[in-house]
Amino acid sequence: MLFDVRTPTELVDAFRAQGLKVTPQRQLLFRLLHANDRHPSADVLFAQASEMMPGISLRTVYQTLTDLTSMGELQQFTFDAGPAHFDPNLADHQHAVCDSCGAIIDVYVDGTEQLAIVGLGGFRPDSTSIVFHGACAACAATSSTPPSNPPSSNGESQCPDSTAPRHTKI
Amino acid sequence: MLFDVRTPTELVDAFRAQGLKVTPQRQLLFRLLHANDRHPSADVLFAQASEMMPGISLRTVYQTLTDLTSMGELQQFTFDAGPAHFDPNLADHQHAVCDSCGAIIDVYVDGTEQLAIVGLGGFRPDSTSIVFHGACAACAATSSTPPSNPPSSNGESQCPDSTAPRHTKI
DNA sequence: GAATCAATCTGCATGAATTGCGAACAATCA
DNA sequence: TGATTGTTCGCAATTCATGCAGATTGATTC
Repeated sequence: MLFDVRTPTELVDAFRAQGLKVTPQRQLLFRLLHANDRHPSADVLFAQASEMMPGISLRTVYQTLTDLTSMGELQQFTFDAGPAHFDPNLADHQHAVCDSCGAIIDVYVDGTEQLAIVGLGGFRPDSTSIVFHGACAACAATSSTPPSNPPSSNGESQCPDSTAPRHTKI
Repeated sequence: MLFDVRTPTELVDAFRAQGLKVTPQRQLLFRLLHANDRHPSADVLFAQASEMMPGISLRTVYQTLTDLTSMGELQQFTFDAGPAHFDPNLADHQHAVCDSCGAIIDVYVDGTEQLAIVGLGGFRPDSTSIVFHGACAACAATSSTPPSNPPSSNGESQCPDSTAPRHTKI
């Protein structure tokens, strides 16, 4: 299973199962998350949500993302000092970050258990997170003339082709 | 070479070589960094520096750390949403983070080139950073009764034994 | 040793990202 | 429909980090 994303309906059920209410704001965020495989940050989601529902509060976006994360329906991570990114893909996976455009893609790594680790000295690891830095396909192709959208831009990078329909549990 | 840390004298020379001035504040920070293998954050270093040199500015600590990082004499990284940590160990290495006490230890990983990666789709990785999460030796030993110092405490964790003398370029 | 110049230090303001809080509001259930 | 309880929203506060300007001080030259 390379891709394991909850549908909005599943998230509604999960919220109800916990005695939490299903508000229009939450439903909108469920849909936005399901339709977005670019690991959006809170303010990117807020911008998208604001277009669909003017007046929605950034506070509500944070609240919902925090709820989903603590329910295990979302993974949260940060790169360097930037904002938190949210990943609806619950499959065991790692990330590759493009140093040119900031694109984040999901990758699946096999063999982490076979890594030779020196210096643990009694440390008992129970999870491994790996980040590959480099150039995404689009930026690698134009590496002589890097694209104009910087990694720290407020919007989302356009490098990975995400126009394909979103599937669940491939 | 498992451990490659510049001595304060080497850092002084490096600064002079760049036409930068060697001030008492910088010399103090060089010494503190060399004596500390716990990946301190800026405010931890500021607290230590303030004891030795009351009146030193947090701004100066940030400035010096930034300078050292851009000169390549220091590595900077962040875990989750916390503050930046600074690592004087320039050897190629990775980190293990204790989820109980927040201790960060250096580990050396072999075989990352042999990892099977699915989903790169044209992404060209040029560096790999790995973080192991788990329990350090001290916390693993007392896992039934976790220690009282939380990961987010302002001071530094006391788990790894760093009372041993600091060596350079082992 | 004194003069000079430029880099540095410090304190404060600012900024980004996130969280705390309380009043108004609304989803849910009886 | 009404009551209850969780939510939303706006604003203040927090944390970590950086920008700025004036005072200071290394480093070099004389």
